Amino acid sequence: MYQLLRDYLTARTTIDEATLAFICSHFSPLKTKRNQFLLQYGQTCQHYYFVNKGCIRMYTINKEGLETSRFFAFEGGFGTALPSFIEHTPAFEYMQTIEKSDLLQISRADFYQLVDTIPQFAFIYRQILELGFITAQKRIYGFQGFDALEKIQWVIQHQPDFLLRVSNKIAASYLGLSPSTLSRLKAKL
Amino acid sequence: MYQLLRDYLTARTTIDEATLAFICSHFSPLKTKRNQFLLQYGQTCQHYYFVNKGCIRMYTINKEGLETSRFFAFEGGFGTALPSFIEHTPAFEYMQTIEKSDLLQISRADFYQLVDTIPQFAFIYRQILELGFITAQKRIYGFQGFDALEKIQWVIQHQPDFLLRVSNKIAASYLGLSPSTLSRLKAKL
DNA sequence: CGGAAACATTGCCCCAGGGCAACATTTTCA
DNA sequence: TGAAAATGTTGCCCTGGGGCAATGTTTCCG
Repeated sequence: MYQLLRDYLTARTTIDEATLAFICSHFSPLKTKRNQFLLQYGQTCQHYYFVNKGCIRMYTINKEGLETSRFFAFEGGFGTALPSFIEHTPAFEYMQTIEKSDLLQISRADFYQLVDTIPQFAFIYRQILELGFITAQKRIYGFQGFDALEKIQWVIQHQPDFLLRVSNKIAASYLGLSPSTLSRLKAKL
Repeated sequence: MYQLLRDYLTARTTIDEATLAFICSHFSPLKTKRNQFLLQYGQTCQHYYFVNKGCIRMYTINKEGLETSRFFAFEGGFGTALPSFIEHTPAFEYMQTIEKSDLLQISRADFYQLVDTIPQFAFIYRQILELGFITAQKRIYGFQGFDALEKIQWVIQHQPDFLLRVSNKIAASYLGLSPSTLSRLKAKL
């Protein structure tokens, strides 16, 4: 149950068994169905999630009804509606498991409690933020000023499994393309 | 000289005078000219900067020669080529002061030394990362699936001074538009 | 201060990629 | 398992916004 989370922590920091167990004790398991919502637009995000199995997607819908996906958390990764979680304000996005998933969840209060009391956990959180920031920057540089084909090649390069793992429609909403354009271009690769 | 930096720190955390002075003592002043480079593509970023006056721009140039700007640090703000600074790897971007500027710089070693020894400074850094992350997310949601006019309205809404402060060309490279398109649309607002 | 260079504006044309729709395929769940 | 719903594919057409270039304007620095 907690093996993947333990692996995640021990791979990134030096930590004794007692602390590890203490951290894990704050995470509780949660099973979800395909397309189940973890957060609706306008709700304030109360949990951080770790994915044991499945996949969480964060996305929004603009006023013309167009979906934009910003992030996916897969097996062995953390994910939440971070802006809402951090600022404790209503989210401008949805969070859902796009596959039947096994998650571990920790409440916001417990999470920041761990950040404030366990240096290793603070370090992990810092790393998550640093990495999240870097990923976002790469995406901005990687997507702006690129045409459709370059964007597709960019994901294939940087996240090789992505196009195989998620539906065409969802991949298109991540790349900022219409499903038809993505479909057409994939056929030519 | 350090007043703006002191204001920044005291506005965000509770901190005694001695610690404040100790932090400031690690920052040294740096005057730069318009369009002076703080970092070239491929160099590893060794400093974090605080802007007393002027403006720092982070941007990259793709293989077709197209510029994309990702971030601007104005008066009273921190800025650096964060991905390179964090990972200590060659940057995929340039950093330059686009105006004659007065900066305060701190070396990477000193910066992380402060993060590791002064809890208030660690908190400030966490806040910078959180905010940077949130800003990046908003930009992804704000720019993807928006047409040119909506993007312009988005910056006017979220960063009202931006279009007035930077050149048309640089604003266009931030918005992902051609200078001509931006010029045309501004005329119609 | 003045010439040069960079930048901004605007007209004209063109094309990458979106919209829509018809059809094929896959997935879902009763 | 099978009918219905969702998703994927592909053709046709159309448009937002980029490229280029001519002209006007601002900024720079010797």
